[in-house]
Amino acid sequence: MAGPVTLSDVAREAGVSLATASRAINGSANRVVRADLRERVLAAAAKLRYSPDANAQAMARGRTTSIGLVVHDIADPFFSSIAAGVTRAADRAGLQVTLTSTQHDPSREAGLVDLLKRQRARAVVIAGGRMDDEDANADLRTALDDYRAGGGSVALIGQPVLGVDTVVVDNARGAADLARALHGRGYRSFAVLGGPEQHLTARERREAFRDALAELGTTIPDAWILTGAFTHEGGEDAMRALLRGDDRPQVVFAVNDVMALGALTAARDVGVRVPDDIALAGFDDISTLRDVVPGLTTVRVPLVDIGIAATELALADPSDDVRLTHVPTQVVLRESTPGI
Amino acid sequence: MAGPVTLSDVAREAGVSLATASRAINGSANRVVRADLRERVLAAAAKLRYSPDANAQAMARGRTTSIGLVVHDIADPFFSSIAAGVTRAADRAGLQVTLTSTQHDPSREAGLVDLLKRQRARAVVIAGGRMDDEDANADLRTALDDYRAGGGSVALIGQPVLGVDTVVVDNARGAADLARALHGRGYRSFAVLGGPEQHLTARERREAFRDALAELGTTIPDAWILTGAFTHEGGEDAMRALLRGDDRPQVVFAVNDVMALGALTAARDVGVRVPDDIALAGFDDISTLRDVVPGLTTVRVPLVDIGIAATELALADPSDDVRLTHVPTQVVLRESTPGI
DNA sequence: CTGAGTCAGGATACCGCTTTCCCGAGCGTC
DNA sequence: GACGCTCGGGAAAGCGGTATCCTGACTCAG
Repeated sequence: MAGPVTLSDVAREAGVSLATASRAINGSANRVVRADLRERVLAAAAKLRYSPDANAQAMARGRTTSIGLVVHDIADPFFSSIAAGVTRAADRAGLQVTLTSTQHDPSREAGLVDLLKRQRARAVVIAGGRMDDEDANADLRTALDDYRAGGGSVALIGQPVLGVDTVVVDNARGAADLARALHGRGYRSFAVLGGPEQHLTARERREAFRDALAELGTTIPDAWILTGAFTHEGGEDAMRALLRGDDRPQVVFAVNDVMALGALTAARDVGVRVPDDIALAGFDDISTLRDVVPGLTTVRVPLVDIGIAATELALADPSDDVRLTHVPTQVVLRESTPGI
Repeated sequence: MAGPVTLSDVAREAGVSLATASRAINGSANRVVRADLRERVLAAAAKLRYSPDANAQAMARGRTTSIGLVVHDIADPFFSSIAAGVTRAADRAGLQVTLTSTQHDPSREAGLVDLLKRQRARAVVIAGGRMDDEDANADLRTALDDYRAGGGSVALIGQPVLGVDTVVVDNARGAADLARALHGRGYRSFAVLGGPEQHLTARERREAFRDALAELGTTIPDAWILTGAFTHEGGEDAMRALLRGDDRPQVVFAVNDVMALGALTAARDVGVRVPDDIALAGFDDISTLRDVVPGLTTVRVPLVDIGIAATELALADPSDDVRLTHVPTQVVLRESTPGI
């Protein structure tokens, strides 16, 4: 694999010892190499097109330059935006990011963390909300403990349920704000496409939305709080089910944008127009969707910044207590909820 | 970084030699470990929660288990879809993917390849079309030659201009098909938001579209072939410029979906409705956009499959001649071009 | 009963680098 | 002018594994 040119080759070419070559190229701490020797070494390295073996360096130094990222699906704009933040922050810190994906299976997270532990990744960032599934969480927790015992550090994006540093999205606040904003636009009957029962992010959004409305005196009937997958298809199915009913709410709140999009498809399929026949809101403010027509009312979550924040958290000096970075959300009203 | 538990610890715990422990855990080739010993070793490993150091293994074995991916922007759905394909294929092959991003600066590609070379990545996949920029291409070419001299293999996604295995998207065919389809729907005056002058993918789409129309007897005036960035903003700016003119085409073809979206924004800003006032088509069929309203006419490019194909190409046995994998594209007509 | 083969463990030589540790050389000092 | 320093180069010891080589125990055949 190595273009057989090693540091020894460079040293020989330059007529110096291996140690000197290493010091010249790396600029070792508290050790100076005479200028002419350094020149010779650098010249030799350039001539031979030497490139240090990062694995060997990692091994010798006892630490790598890579950070791991765990997502559920990199093609999902939610995760890819976070990934953009992570790569940017890693880049700034001179690190590489190893991308791993569960392919939508949360139970694989623990295995991926183990994998990243083998790589001795310096830090790992786990994106995507937690589930209320003690088994899976327990697995992940041991994997993480294990990883941290080995000197790695971790940052989570989602709910602070694993005892590690976490970037917490203020889902409840966002959902409540959205509820109030919609109420303010005159809507009085609501349905929620609520995602998976156990999905904590979905749950937070769902419940905060309902509670905020309740405070305003508007109750969402249980039948209009639907569960389903956190995906496009999940939104589509739930919307279809909803529209099969005799009655119909004025607004549908899908707990994420991708689901909202699925809902849009379902509505269109059965000839229900958005927003004329029914209004629709999502959550996340996926940037690719910002300019679609009708503009989707949603709650902005600064995903790229979250990726950056998580990376910085993971890279920060280890601390004894669990650190939480809260990120605010912001309601964005668009044409999909024009009001009554 | 290492949870100090090493293979030696396991060997000691199990009361066997380092070599035996290694063989028991790895199942070395043409070498058998007696069953009871292997059990002992495995038990010791489990007890100590041993996890092999991938770096050390890579070093000893002389090859890593990582493959590199170079994208321009992972948040762009074009690249994230490809990345999904790459991770999937890598996963199947038991490899990890190291994600690197140029952050939109093509001249950084060469540097990223160098970086991946240091990591001794087994293969690298470079996503995103080439530019007609001999300097940048030359840099990249030397970086790649260098990398391959070191035993790595490479696959490119885009134009086969670098003398390496390439997954070639049939842009010209797709654009021509689109042109014919639109002509078939009765449109006779066209404008093209053509992306960067030197961007080969943009150029292929632009020129094939124009040429196909020419064959049908419809000429696009030069003033209506606009250049600009390959981004949302690029599409927006170009569309704005276009709409400032006195005259207006019946259809606007943006050479990718993200630009088309930008164009949509621009149109909406100045009060021009799509498709009532002007029709719009894109290219790529970004999956997140499949259900937006109005549905965007576009050309489907199987991005995930392309990522898979590129990975497989990069991982295939090295061959002397340059291999090209052609992937077809398919026109998808939607409401944004209802026809005249 | 002996010599030629297996067979499977253990010792050990790397892999490519970083980082002690050791040392000789040049220097300032009283 | 001998002594204690600092300075910088080189030898060598790892880092955590893998793979080669060696060796003793057994098997099997003549």
